[in-house]
Amino acid sequence: MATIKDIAKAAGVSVTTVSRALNGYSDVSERTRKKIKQIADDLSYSPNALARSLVMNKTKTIGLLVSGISREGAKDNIVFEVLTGVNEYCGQVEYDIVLFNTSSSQQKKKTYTQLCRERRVDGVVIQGIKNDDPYLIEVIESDIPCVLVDIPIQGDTVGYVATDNVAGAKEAVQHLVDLGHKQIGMINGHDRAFVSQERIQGYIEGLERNHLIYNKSLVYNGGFSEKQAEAAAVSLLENYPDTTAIFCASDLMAFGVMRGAKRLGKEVPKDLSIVGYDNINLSSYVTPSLTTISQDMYQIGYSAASLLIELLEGGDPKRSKIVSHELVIRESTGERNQPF
Amino acid sequence: MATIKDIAKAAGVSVTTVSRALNGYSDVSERTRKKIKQIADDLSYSPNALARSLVMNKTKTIGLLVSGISREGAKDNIVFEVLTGVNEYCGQVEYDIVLFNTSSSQQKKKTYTQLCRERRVDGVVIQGIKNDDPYLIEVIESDIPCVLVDIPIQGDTVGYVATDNVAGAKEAVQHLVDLGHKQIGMINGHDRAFVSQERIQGYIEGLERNHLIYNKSLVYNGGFSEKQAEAAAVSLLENYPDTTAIFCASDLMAFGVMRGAKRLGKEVPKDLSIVGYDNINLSSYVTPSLTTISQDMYQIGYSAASLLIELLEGGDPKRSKIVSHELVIRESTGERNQPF
DNA sequence: TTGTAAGCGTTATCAC
DNA sequence: GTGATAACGCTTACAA
Repeated sequence: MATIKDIAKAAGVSVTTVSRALNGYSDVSERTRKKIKQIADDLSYSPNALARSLVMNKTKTIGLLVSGISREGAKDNIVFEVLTGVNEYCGQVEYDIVLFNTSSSQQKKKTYTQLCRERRVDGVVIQGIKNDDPYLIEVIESDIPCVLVDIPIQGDTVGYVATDNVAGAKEAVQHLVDLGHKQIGMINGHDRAFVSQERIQGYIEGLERNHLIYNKSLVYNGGFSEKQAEAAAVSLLENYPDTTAIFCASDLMAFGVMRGAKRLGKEVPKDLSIVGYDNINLSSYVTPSLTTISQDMYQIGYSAASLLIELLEGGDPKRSKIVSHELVIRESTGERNQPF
Repeated sequence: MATIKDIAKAAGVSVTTVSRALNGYSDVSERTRKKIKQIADDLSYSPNALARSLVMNKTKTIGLLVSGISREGAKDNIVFEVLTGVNEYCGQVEYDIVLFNTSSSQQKKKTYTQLCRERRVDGVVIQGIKNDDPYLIEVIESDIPCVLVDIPIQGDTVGYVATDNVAGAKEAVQHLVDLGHKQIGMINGHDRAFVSQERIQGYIEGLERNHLIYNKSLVYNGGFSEKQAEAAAVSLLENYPDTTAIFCASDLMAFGVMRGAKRLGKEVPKDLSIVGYDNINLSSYVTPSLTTISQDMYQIGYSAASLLIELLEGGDPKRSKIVSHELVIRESTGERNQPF
């Protein structure tokens, strides 16, 4: 594989000149530049990014740390959409992405900082990390620039991009209230997710705004799992049969709730209205199709990447970005069945 | 950031010794090793993978070249599942993955070989590339080890992993024949996909095995797009109303066919049986749920990575792997409605 | 068991 | 405009 040394030899100039010619510096005569470029082409030269990064102390590479790159994570397309957005932006600014393997138990031995330092990534986008993940502390304390998805933490080298989950949840509840529902349950994710904290807050605010009392017992945790949510919904509906609507902190859990309702012989939306969160692909395909709060995860990924690159290249001093959300009304919600 | 030099200084030894101690060479006394490790820890040293790769001429990194990392590609989870499988295997053997950006028009200027060389990846997994993609020729000619997904090409440095698409298509057809169908149409992908070539071959063989005549006009191309497939299905069913079953080269297209059937007032499976291919996530959720040929894309990704690493580390001389498939019978297929 | 020194392919500094 | 030369952080003969 040809190096600048080879080119230098062939062109009868020094490596310095070759380097400058190839990198478009102005202080090299047009004639030598042409010659050098020609030779580089002839030798089908490719610069060695490794060597360059080593001396420049910059890799033009960002790490993508995702906890959902696992077999189960494939069900919703959230992780993938974020990745797609990140990928798209990075392509535009010619950054590369390296996938960090946190899933594998092998790698777990290495700390976040070690991971980043070894690979010498310039920065990191982090997604799907839990509140109590040890990585999180490291992230904040480390001096490696990073952008968090869905975790509102800022710092000198850390920014975030998220949606307004409080507002989203509020809108979901408002939609149900507008349909006449008075007893609205909730299946939340788990306490170790920021979004869960926000969504329940939005749920509460949504109720209170409408002078409905917030009853803690109507809220169950489904751990963002379809199965768990199904079980939770069954409990909820058995213990509080007057519940006519359930707000779920994820679409996947909403499917679980649908299944649970079916098991109890309840029809959606006639006997039970369901609102999800995320608007994953499946949601428009299931029957009945799911009313949900839509988040543009592609946009979130795209924004995360752009925020990170800004952070890296020291442009705009922004540290966070809120991506818009939207209530998508489909078939899983309907007017409350008025008992006569 | 601490380097081995710093450690050497602190420990009062040479860099050589540090290097050897940290890399577990035997020719260093237990006492110095302990001391060195201790100091490395104290300085929270991380090896610089860049420097190491540069001298070792090996990065322990593989490239992932996927053409479907785009917004539309998010609908089926195929790309993501492959990625997940690759990621899993790489995690186990401590390889990193860099995502190659082929989608972006910017990057398109660079050839495949340039991409790989610059980043100095040890090898590449390639997925979703079309027959006529200029990259494909490069791949075969280049000396960079690579593994192709779903494209049966082998060479000294190129292997592949795929499923037996001919057999899969045959089984799909057989299933329909067994249900009594005699006029079976097909919506294929497009000519630039190897899998399409194989699946139609399987379709033909499936028919012939059952002494049904193959009628070319019953086969339409849907370009792997839901919309196009819908249009194709409408044409097919209008022109050949006796068609009672359609075999589709992808699940996504099968959904298009379902929609087309609906538009024509045909009920699935009563009036029309549909078989898809891939078994994507959606398929079990739609109504009616889709009968399909299941491919384990995770396994394919996993195998691709393992094949590549084998190629790289020069173990087993295998160059290809066939992953098994399976007919999954759901609700979209049923017995042919016998006209009385 | 340990150290010296060369080298991986670049870019950067400074002199000419 | 161009060229020596050092430096980036590491591995690895070879020597001691």
